[in-house]
Amino acid sequence: MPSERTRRRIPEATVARLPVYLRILGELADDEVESISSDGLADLAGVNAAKVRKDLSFLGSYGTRGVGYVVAYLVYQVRRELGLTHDWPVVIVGAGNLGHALAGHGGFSQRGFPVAAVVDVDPEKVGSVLGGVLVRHIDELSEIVQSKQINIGVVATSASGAQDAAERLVRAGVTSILNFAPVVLSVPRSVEVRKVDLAAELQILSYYEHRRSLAAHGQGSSHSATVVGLATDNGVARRSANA
Amino acid sequence: MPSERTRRRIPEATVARLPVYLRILGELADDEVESISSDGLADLAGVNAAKVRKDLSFLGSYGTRGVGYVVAYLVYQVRRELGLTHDWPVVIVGAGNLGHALAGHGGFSQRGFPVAAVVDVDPEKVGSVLGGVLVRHIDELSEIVQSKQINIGVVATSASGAQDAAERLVRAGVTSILNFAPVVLSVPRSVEVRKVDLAAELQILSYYEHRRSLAAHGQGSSHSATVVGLATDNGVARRSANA
DNA sequence: ATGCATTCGTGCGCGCGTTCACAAAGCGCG
DNA sequence: CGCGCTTTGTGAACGCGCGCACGAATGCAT
Repeated sequence: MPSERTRRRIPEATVARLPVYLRILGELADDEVESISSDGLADLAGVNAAKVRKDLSFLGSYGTRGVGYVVAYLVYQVRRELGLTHDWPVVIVGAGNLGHALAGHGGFSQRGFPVAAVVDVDPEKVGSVLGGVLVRHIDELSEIVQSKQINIGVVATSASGAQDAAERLVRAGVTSILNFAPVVLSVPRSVEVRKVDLAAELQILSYYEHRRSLAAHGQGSSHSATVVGLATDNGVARRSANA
Repeated sequence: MPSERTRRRIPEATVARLPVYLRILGELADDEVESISSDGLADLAGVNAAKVRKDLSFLGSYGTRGVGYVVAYLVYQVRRELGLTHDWPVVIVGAGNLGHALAGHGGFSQRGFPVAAVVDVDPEKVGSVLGGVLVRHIDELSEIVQSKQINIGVVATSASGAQDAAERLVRAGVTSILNFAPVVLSVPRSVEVRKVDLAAELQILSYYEHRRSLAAHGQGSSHSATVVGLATDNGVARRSANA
């Protein structure tokens, strides 16, 4: 009966890894693997074994020494901690290219985030159907959010429409936003925002590519001093993935 | 002529913020703003002013005390550091929902990452046109990568196809991968991988929503001890965005 | 020319997250 | 029933990044 107590705060870094563990545990369960060691899980997740143990220890002591973790039980605990014991319907703002793909992407509803609605400012787009959901006008947002008890909104508009979309979402009562537009949203502190910036990701890759090319055909010549240590392995070593 | 030296290593956290600064600086330039202080830039980027100064100091001393930073010059320096002085053509693997959206998304080529090619395993999809690019068969990957000098690959396949896609990309000579599939890719250490996991992002939001709801209608009753500190403002405070 | 206001660049302390290393705990076998 | 093997859970050391606070530099007004 250790279900409702143990409410310690979980570090953000750990929270960010829990979904990864959860996905892997789900796959293991599908393969009828019954238990897994922190070592095995670490391998599959591409992280350090000690980190896995410490992360999981924030949920409680659900492992068995000498054995490992019971997959099914751990799945349940992680899901509970992440609040995945029930579905979280989401509303997508923006029926453009990206909104289209997101609505059609099966992975969402499959993982507990059914697309309850798609809205757009453009009356032209209203009425079409995306991924089985009818596109409605953004003015109906409040009504939709409240009638369907939606807490999470997805901003899939252009950069110029994003701030307005965010404000409408907040006014409608949404308290968490996933933002795909390349802008910094201004929202009340009480609203949680996570950002996915595709161009930024590519630019970060560009940085490392650029650096690599500098190292490769040695920018000047002369000293071989700079050559060592430029192998650009910034941490993350991944072993081949078999348990 | 301080162009080719000054090759100090830049912290990963800073590299991740440079694209944000760059985008904002671009907007300022469009608005014909000539210079900006670290304070103003910090406001627009939603970060601390000291952090902005420290980040920019890794590029060199390009500010003027008492004045700020000259926008145009700073744009140039950030772009140079990120390796954005030339375009980086990318190849997208997977012509499904997501690949479709990415290819059609103008933001990529606009920011220096033109979609040079889209490939897919499914012969059915080969021949169609996505975002002005012809979809070709994945067997032609090596030839495409080499003839078009591509360094960056985007994995937009299903989870089950991702590892194979990554291996083909690596074999073809790609050294950086942006992965949208929810799997941990096994690649040589020398290949840089960045991951974008949409479901994981939603699950992280779910965690905070869940916590909030626990705090809201107090999960058990009894002690009010756990109530304090659950305001869930994990850092990032955003001021309203005017310089 | 001198003083004042502004803003950069950075040394320093602090807190968080990662990793090591080890004791405690459970399992199975003889 | 005890011994040895495995694996967890965690205390402690380390390192990185964040933010404060201040000296240094620059522009402007008088």
